[in-house]
Amino acid sequence: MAKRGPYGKGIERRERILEAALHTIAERGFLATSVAELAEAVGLSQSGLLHYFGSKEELFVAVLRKRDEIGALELGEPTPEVLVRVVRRNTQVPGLIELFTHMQAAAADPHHPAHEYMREHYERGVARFAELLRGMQKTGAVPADIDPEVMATAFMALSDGLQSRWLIDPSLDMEYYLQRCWTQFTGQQFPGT
Amino acid sequence: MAKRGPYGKGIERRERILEAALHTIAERGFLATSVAELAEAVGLSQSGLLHYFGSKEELFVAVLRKRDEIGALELGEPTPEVLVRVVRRNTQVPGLIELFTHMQAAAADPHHPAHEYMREHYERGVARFAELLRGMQKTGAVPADIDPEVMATAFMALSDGLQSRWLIDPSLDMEYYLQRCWTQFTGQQFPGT
DNA sequence: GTCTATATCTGGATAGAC
DNA sequence: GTCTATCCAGATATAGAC
Repeated sequence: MAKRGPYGKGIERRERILEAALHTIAERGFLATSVAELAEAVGLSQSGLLHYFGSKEELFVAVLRKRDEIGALELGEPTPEVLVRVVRRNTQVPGLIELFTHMQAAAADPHHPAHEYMREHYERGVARFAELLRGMQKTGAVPADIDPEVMATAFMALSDGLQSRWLIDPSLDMEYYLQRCWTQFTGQQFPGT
Repeated sequence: MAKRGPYGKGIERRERILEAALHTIAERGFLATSVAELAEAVGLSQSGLLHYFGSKEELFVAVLRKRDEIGALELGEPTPEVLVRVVRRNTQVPGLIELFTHMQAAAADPHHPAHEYMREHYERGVARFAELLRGMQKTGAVPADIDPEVMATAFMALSDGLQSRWLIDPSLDMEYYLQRCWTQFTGQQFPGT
């Protein structure tokens, strides 16, 4: 994916900015992170940083996209345990969940850059998860009478809700609830348990 | 609950401010509402309003508490359909869901006034819902092998997640998902269907 | 492209008079 | 308790040097 010629350098730079921002936000949290701090972390001035993203909100949305991109690579092929792995990974970086939750709230405004992102995020997420479920139905790991789209939508909403609450009360064991719900929902043991 | 003597007037006033704020936020949304506008709606100056609540954030949390209070009166005795009734009522006032979602995100900070509110909100909500489920288990409307606390926690998270997503995509039919999940989870028809 | 510097705007917070 | 007036922080925009 390396670029040549014009813009190549700018694109590289942009990527490095996003990685640094990801790191900073993961570490210090969203609320405690201003554009000026992100700029400092990557060795740019505030206006220098904004040159690449136009606005703070667009920068944050770009960070979310970058995180999805990295996450997709890390997680590899979709398997049943992806659900739990995603949650487990997320609990390592509360700052990013915080970012996501704030952007989710901000996305209610159709003109906010996070709006489009969130729509894509859910569409993609439900489609992938439903596909996984369909595969599992073929092997009997999930009952055939379950509607994959309904279950996928429900579990994404459930994960979101658990994450928001976990941010407020970190003693909440998200994995536990996810697995219990899976079992109850499908009537089958959670795969890999 | 009418008060006499000192402070009575102030408390009355505070209540009227909250009702007005509830109305304004429900109508125009959270993002579009500044303290100055809330003050105007109730015929006060900005600083006059802040005198009662100290800060914008505390005012918003007070609005949330007021809404819970009114909601509790409206909904009356807890019955199974409360779940759906709450959701149905909330879709009438997207501005308040927006407020809730923003406060939920802000509550990640332990020093934010919404933090304590949210903890109480969930504790109370789960306790009530679990109590309702226990009652239903006695009549057989819910299988006895379900852990009421787990199911209550899961359904609150599910509702939150669906609401956040509905704000972004209002075509999402929250009632439908809630009912499907209830059926799948309990193996019983949703009460009143 | 990227910097420094500055101007402007908005919204929330605060001080002190009445 | 309420107002007026002021202040301050943060975001954005722009000018112009390098």
